[in-house]
Amino acid sequence: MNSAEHRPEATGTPTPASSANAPSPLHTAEVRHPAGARRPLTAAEVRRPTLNAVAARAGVGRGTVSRVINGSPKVSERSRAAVEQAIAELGYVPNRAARSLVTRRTDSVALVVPDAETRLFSEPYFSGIIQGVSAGLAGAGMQLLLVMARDAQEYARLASYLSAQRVDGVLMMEVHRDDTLPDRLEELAVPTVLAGRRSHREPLGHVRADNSGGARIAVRHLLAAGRRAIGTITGPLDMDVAQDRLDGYREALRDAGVAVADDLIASGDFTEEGGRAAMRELLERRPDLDAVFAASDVMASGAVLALRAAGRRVPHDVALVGFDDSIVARHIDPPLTSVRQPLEEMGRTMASLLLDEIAQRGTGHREVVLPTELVVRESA
Amino acid sequence: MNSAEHRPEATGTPTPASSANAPSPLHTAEVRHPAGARRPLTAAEVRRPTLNAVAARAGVGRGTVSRVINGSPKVSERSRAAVEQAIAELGYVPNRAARSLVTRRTDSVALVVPDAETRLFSEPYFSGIIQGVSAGLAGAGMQLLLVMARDAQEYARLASYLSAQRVDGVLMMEVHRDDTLPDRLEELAVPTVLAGRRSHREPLGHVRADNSGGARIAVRHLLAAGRRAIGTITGPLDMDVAQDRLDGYREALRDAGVAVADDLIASGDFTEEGGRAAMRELLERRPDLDAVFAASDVMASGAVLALRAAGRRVPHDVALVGFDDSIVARHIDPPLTSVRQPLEEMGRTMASLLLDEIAQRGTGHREVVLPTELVVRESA
DNA sequence: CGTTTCCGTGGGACCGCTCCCACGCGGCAT
DNA sequence: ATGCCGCGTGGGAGCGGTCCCACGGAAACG
Repeated sequence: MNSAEHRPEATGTPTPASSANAPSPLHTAEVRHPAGARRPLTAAEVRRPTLNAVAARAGVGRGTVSRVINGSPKVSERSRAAVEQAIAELGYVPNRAARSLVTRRTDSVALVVPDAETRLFSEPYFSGIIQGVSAGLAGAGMQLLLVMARDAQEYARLASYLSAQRVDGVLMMEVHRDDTLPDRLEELAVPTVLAGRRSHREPLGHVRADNSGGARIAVRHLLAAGRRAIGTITGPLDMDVAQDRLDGYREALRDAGVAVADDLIASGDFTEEGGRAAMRELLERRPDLDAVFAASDVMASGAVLALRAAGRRVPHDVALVGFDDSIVARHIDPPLTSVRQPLEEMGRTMASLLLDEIAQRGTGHREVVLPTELVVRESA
Repeated sequence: MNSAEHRPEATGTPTPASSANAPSPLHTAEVRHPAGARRPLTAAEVRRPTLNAVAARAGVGRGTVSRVINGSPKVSERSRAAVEQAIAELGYVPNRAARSLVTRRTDSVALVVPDAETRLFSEPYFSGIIQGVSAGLAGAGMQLLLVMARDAQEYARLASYLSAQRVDGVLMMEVHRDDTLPDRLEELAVPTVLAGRRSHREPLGHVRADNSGGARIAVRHLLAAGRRAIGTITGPLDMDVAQDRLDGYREALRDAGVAVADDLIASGDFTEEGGRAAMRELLERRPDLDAVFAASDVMASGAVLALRAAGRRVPHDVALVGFDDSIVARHIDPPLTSVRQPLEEMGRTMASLLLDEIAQRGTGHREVVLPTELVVRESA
């Protein structure tokens, strides 16, 4: 646990292991009052006030205080005022653990992030969803627990962990086709909502962007520009997002009466390097290639490198469309046309689906599909 | 709370408000056994086993079970084995709330993120630190609570919220000079560790990158390339990071015997637009400008736009160095030379400092400075 | 062989809340 | 006056752990 040792300074600044303001030896909790010097609080005072203390001060019973706190209507105006004043005077805040113990609710939900997916971290995807989730949860007074599974073993332990009345519900960020954690959570009757689905018949509630629709508008945009030899770089096909985007690509071509050739499809893995490799492959297989739809911006950025290496200009020789409208899309050269998905709204929607499921189990799981839109820039 | 309504589809896919697999009306928690059909569990069975149940099954007292769970050495091998078997058979997992209630520890810490700082989200900064924090916490069996304050009012409420024995400690992501939340947490005796410091005499424990050192190597690099009219685009100077980076810039110039001119310093706000505006200003003030150190990559990306608009080539006319080595640095045109800070390690260190402080208060707050390094690319 | 020491153990007393039952009391019908 | 209703209320009984004290039996001592 002593991993906080100080590292050698590569940049020259001396690194003082300084402990600024060493506190007095005993370091009893001491409150600095703005009004001036005061005696330190005694242990009893430092101890946060309990509901009992509030009741005593307000001259009512515990039950009444509890009712006031929980907004019960069966409290006289007089008592309510007295209790509220006492609460304010004492700075009382209810003890969550005590409440949880009896209510069997924790008022918190877990957001599970498979840590292996480092790709998540290089994009606004993760942050955008979290922001939405947090916003959606805040209104309901729910806390957000961030749970990262570093490896498969840890991931496997998660089910019992999450079901041990630690959280009222679970949100999952990225699910692969064969992921069984969601099933186990369902068995254990833990309300769960997924970002994306595992397959077309996802039994659990989930929220996703209209991936195939997004892919369709992307490809349609390329077709409208007169491109005909349109390739695609897919994500890992064991993920439904990737499959859906590929489907959308196919549909758009079919709708336009353009044949779908297998050698125009190369698979990547949502990484930059994967995108680069896939692009090289496409160029090799189809020298006549004049456009590419990449299933993610990061892969598109890799593709740009491969194109540049091959001496192809974007968009003149090969037009390019990405997916995600992430920050790289704006800064890549040339700026990337990309399909935007409403991340924050996805997060917010996940939160609200989960809250519904927690509130009244058995409503049935729902799926929500949010629209995507094409952000046109210079690459296509 | 019914904000999960379905939005009109912009992309054409019909959005079925489908509720897949509508459950049976009662929907009592039902466990699907792989071995075949089974009767639904009764309420009593669904209720998770308690420590008492484990004790009964193992034929020992509650105390003994508790000792086994907490790894006390004062348990005979026989009892320990019996208890462990009972735990496994029942799938027992301790109830956190019950434990918290008596131990007055929650085994969880909060990570406070001022939501206003959306800039955080467009960069790996946030993700990198979180990843480190999570890794550092996981070993100690601590949970990570993500707390976002959406506005000033919410932020103000945070102190009492965080001190209400909800968490054992607090990590704060971004602190401005005048932020008083850390002080209030200290008053309330809540262990706290900051990412970055508010000023040079930060009383609280904190972890930061060697910002001034990083700025120095950046500027030194520009000097070594023969540049002399070196400008800088600073961050908001009410943040210590920004001030430190500016200090480093000044020091490097002074060390090299180059005069520091005020008209070579323009302030940005860590945003792309701010970087663009600052760059325009610099170009106007100093037509002879031949290099710029931007205190963040995002601002550097804005600067590139302004330079391009002004017809200046990078790095030929004006060399550019950024800070953060974020994903945009790699993808910008030209690829940006930038100062890298060890985000994950910063997060891990924050976690371990906090754990120390929780374990033994009064050790004194510590500061840890982690080294930065220059990643040289084409922009300088 | 009695006495002390020590180790492993069982179980009572809480932790701070919610739930719920019983009770007092004023108002209304009888 | 007597009964009944219903509202607001107080407080007992847990929720599921940990802590700690007291206790029995084996080992070590005189």
